[in-house]
Parts: sequence; C-alpha cells; structure tokens
Amino acid sequence: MSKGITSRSEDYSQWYNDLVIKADLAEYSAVRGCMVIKPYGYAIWERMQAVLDKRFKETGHSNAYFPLFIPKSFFSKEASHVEGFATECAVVTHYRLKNDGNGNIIVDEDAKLEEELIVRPTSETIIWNTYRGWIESYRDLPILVNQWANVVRWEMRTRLFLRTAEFLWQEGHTAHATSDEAIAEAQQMLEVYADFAEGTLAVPVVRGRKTENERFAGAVDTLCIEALMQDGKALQAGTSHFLGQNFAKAFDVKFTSKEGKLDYVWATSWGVSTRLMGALIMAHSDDQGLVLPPKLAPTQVVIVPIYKTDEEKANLDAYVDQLSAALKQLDIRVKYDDRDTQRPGFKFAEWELKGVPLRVALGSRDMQNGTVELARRDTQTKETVQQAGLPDRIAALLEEIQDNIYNKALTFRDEHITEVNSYDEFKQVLVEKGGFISAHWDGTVETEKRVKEETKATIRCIPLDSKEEEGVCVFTGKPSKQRVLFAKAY
RNA sequence: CGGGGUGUAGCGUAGCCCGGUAUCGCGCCACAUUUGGGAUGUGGAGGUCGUAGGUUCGAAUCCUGCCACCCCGACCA
Repeated sequence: MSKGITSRSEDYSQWYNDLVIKADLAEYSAVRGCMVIKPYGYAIWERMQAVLDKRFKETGHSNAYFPLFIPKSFFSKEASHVEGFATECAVVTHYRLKNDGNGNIIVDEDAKLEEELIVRPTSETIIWNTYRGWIESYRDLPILVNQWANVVRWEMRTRLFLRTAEFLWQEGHTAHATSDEAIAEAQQMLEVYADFAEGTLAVPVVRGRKTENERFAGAVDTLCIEALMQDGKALQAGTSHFLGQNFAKAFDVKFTSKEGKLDYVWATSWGVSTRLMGALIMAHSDDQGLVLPPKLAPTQVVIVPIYKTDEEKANLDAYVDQLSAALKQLDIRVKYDDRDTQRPGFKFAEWELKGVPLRVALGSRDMQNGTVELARRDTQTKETVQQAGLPDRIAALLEEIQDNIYNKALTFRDEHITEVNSYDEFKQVLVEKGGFISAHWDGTVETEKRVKEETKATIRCIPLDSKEEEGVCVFTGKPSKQRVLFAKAY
C-alpha cells in the first residue's frame, strides 16, 4: 500500500476512488461495472443492515425473499414501470452451454428459453404477482414485507458504491386496505430512513418529494431523502414510494373489504442501498481517509500497544484485557491491534485511513504514569489521560464524536443551501458555490428539463417542510407558490 | 453508439520517435538493527512487454487485425 490518498481539493473523484480502495472497502471486479465489497467495507454495510433491520422489525415488518429472475412479461404489465427500466436490464435468454468441438464453450442455441428472464432491477413485479395469491380479504392486510437482496441495473457509467451494475439493497413492499394507510406507511418509512441517516450515519438529509419527472417508474408519489456531499453535489440517499393501486391493478390484486366490497389494494415500496456507503464516505472523510461515526463504526476503539520486549508486551496485554472487558461491558466495539508484523506508526496511519473513531495508544511510559494516549479521528487531536475512569470517559467521548461529526456535516449542508431569485444568480451559485439551490419553479416538467439541459442541475426535491411563499419561477417568470431544491447530483 | 487515450512484475511507471530480450519506485520474501507517527541497511524472488498475425538475422519498439480498460459525450429513481 502506498502512502496517503489524493487530496480532496485536487481531484474529488480521484480522492474518492483512492479512499475506497486504500481504506479496503471495495474494488472493481473482472466483470464490467461490478464491484467486490471487501471484508472491511462489508462489515460497515452489515452495521447499516443491523440498525435498519431492527427498525423495520420495530415498525412491524418481516423479511422474506423473492426470486432473482423475473419473466419478461411481468414487466410489461405496468406501463411506466417497463419504460423506466427497459434500457438497463440484464436478460437471460439461454439455460445451457456446450462445447463447440474446438474446445470453445459456447451458448447452446437449442437451449433457448421460451420466455426470457430479466435479472431484477427491482422486485415490484414479481412481488405483486406473488401477492395476488396471498390476498383475498381485508383480514390478509396489511402485508408488511422487506427483502435484503441484490439487484442489477446495466448502467453505462459506474462508480464504486454510487452506481454499480449490481448492488445490494433492501426493498420493502407493503400492501394496504386503504390509501391513507399506504400513504402513512410511505411517510413512516421515509422517516425511518431520515432518522437512520442523521442519527446513525451522521449525514443530515432533506426530506422531500420528487417532481413528476424524477418520480419512480410506476409510483403515484415518491418521497426521498437528499444528502449533500463535500464537493457540493447532492446524493439521493433513500426513497419511499406510494404506488397507489398501480401495481395491484397491473397484477390484479383485489381484496374484499369489511363492507363486502371488492377493491384493489394500495401499495408502497421503499429502499436504500449500498449507495449509503458512498454517502457516508463523501459526507465525512478527509485527506487522511475515512471518518466513521461511532454509532456505525464496526470498530469504535482500537488499542495500539507500544513495546520493545516480551515482558513489556505481557504487561500491556494484562492491562488491555481489563480495559477491553470494561469497554465491552459498555457495549463498545473494541479491537486490540497487537500484530507484531507492523510498527505502531504504521498502525496509527492505517486505522486513521479506515476511519476508526477513537485510538488508544499505550506503552511502558504510560504504564509507569498510569496514563494512555487518546486520539480522536474526527478532530485529529491527541491527549494523554489517566487510566482511572477511562471506560466511562471513552463512552462519553464516542458520543461527543458522533455529535461533532453530525454537526460539522450539518453546518456544511446549511451553508450550502442558497436562495436565489434570478436565473443569472442560479447559474452563478451553481458554478461558483455548488450545493442546493432554493428557487421558485413554475411546476412544469418542461421547465425542469430545460434547466437540466442548460445547467445539468435537477430538482432534487420539493422539501416537505417548504413553506408557502409567493414568487416567480427563476426560469420562466411564471407564478410559483413554493421554493424547490435544485442541485447537480450523483 | 460517437470523440479521444492507454495496455510493460501485485500496483504505479521508463524505454517506443531512432529495432539488439526491459528501467525505476512502492509492495513482497530473508537476515540484521529497530519499535511513542507510515523504519533503515544488505541480499533476494517476481515479466508469454494485452492478443493474433506481418516485416526483419533480430520486435516492448515498425505495420495490420482483434481484445480489454480509462476519460469526455449520450444514458442514469
């Protein structure tokens, strides 16, 4: 491993790539556009899964699993859905290979599938086809199911974690007896996501609603959380859709109500993906590497021993055993890095690169003085403290670090929401400052598309807390009742 | 699919114009000295120069085809 990573200010993309690879999170694989998530990166993803999964269970959901392959005909049943995904699907056409006689393995043309199978880009269709058989009465509702899975979207251009041909995610798919209940579910899950992003990932998000143009293919309403990255670009971090009766109608899923009336069921779907890894990285990291918020970090505290002789090491071991046990009592995830193949300085740099929130270093000098050295990843500061009362001190410090990381990101985000009132101002802010631009918009798809063509900025969302305000569209001058957030986005 | 570029050790590269079997750094292995911020020294291992063909006594180098990857567009919930 070579020293250091590219500076953020020099070349943001290069910095991001360097960081992902050198922090041992992921790398590109032999398959175009596909990513290998390495053990350290996967450990972080597992932490995300654990926290989210707990919340899903707490809100009444269960996990299930549906097939990877979806018959092609399922897709065409919901018109806007097929249109939204058709251009990026992997298709299975054959089920067998053969030897061509010259030692080459080729596709056996005799083994052509009668109906092609689509590798799922999302599972609404196969799930709603399944739900038809599960639902007859209002007594069968609601169905509150989530699945952890991989999906494939054949993107032209990929970036580690942010846009890969295959990615990991969770997708919730719920069925309800009433429209109101489904809408409440979509809102509830958006709040679960927002709370997770802010409380666990320490990434502040804007809760909002997508415009018609940016809406999920097949949805009536798409809610989203939008985060801001350190280069001033926005990142959609999660979506929650109210699907109305669109999929129920497409897959003929009806139920008999309490009143004995036959009606189509109401649906939602919601998902977050390994893209959150990208959000996490780009929201907090610096030129020394990853910065992980303590609530998420697989390892919250790393202990590095400094010693010359075996006796010294044994002495340190005895103390670290005690300290580790005390920290584990407080549910702190601690790692003792006593590898004898690397020197302390190397370990310091390595754990900083990997974003461990807090480092404890101790050697014989400390043992004599009854102290340890504490080094914070977020502020890059060090202090020597007494061993007495250390576990509680560390617990408090981890909370302080969590808050500090969040507040830093929040300050940055808030400083990068700029209100503009003219198109010239809009373009100037976009180029010179970046971030979210809060501006009036006339509400038409056409205006939105023209702004995108001219500036590459899109409407990220109509914030849910946006207040009514009379104004005029910065592009057309037509009347507008509220501001929306524009930004360049990943 | 358009426009540009690059393929040489695990990674990053020099050599290519002007043909003679490959340079340097990081990493890796061994030993020694080291260990409170990415150690140092000495020795060592590792290469069908993307691939197929052509020219030549001789090709990483010149010519042709192919392949792969990267960047800029188009595309992207």
